[in-house]
Amino acid sequence: MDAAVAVLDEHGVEGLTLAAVAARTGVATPSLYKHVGSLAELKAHVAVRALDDMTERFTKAVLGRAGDDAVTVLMHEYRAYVREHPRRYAAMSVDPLHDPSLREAGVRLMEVMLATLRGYGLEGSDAVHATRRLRVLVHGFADLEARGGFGLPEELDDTYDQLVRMYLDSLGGTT
Amino acid sequence: MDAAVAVLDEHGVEGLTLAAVAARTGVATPSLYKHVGSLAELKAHVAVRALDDMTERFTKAVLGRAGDDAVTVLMHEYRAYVREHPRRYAAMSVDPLHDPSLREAGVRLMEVMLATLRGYGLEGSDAVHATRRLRVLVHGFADLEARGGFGLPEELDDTYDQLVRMYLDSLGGTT
DNA sequence: GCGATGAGGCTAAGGGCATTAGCCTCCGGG
DNA sequence: CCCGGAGGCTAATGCCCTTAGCCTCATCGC
Repeated sequence: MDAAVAVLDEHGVEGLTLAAVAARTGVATPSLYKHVGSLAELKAHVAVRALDDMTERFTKAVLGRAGDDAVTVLMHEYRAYVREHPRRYAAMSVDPLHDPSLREAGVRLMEVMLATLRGYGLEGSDAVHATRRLRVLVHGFADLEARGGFGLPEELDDTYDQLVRMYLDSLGGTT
Repeated sequence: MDAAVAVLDEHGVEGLTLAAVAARTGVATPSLYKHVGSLAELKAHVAVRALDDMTERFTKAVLGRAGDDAVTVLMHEYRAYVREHPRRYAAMSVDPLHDPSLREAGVRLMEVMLATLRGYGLEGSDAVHATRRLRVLVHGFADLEARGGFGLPEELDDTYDQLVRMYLDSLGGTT
């Protein structure tokens, strides 16, 4: 599993192949089937691990903070994670959430976001919408940045700051 | 090329294979190499075509409109396109913009967005930032929706409306 | 009218990869 | 002492991309 993540980080999602993992671990390819059911399952496991990594990291970052401060930190941590592991993030996004375990990991991550928004007094569907808006922002930016979708890298920090401010404004307005 | 798009729409990006295109067009697989250099090149062509489709469609939709009206229509058209051709959109996003032609098509699409923002009096880097924010929003939402990243489909329209309003607020405020 | 030429097809073949089947070994508990 | 399973291995199959080499037929220059 560790080897799989390493291969992914080095060669991207298309390079994440059972043959490559086998080579790195020094076993024959078919031997991997004693540990994992298929290539698809391996990818799902890797995605779950990455998702949980993010969840843990964001949880720590947000602990002891609240309101705009917490949201700002969360958004910056999200971007930081994706910059550190761009291929991992890209691989994560590839598969629709077929896998139930993957879906669960996604829910865990979302709950951190939802909790971060506690304190804004959002109830029911308002909270859902706010969380979705947040996901859209951080994922949209991270995805574009990770695959080099922005032309000039300069000033990207400014763009991100504007996104953070835009989101905060959408939350409370006067808060 | 038409066949390639059809295969993509039906079977997704993983099903877009030279063998499948060959079968659909009724020729042997190697014959395709008389028309396209490689599978990667085929995918790039398809992506360019889709990108240009979007550009054309959005251009038409925005013609004769300005300000918040134009932006709102553009955002809704973007979402509509992705809903109509989710696999196509997913395939488009996969490849980093290695291909120069793909990059050009992307620039064309971005220019429509940029032009739509004309009238807000944005100069230089302000315009760049505003365009980027717009891309982040529409791509983030579309990508999540296309791959089923949202839990419950209900109320998604409301979420999108909020995103549109949030973006408009970030543009002018009082406009 | 006619011959060259090139576009577009084909078969054969090779290499990479995932996956399955069947076998072997070695270790740990009855 | 035995035996059962975890974890490896080789062999083999099938799909796919890709290359090489050959064929045909329309079209264009002469």
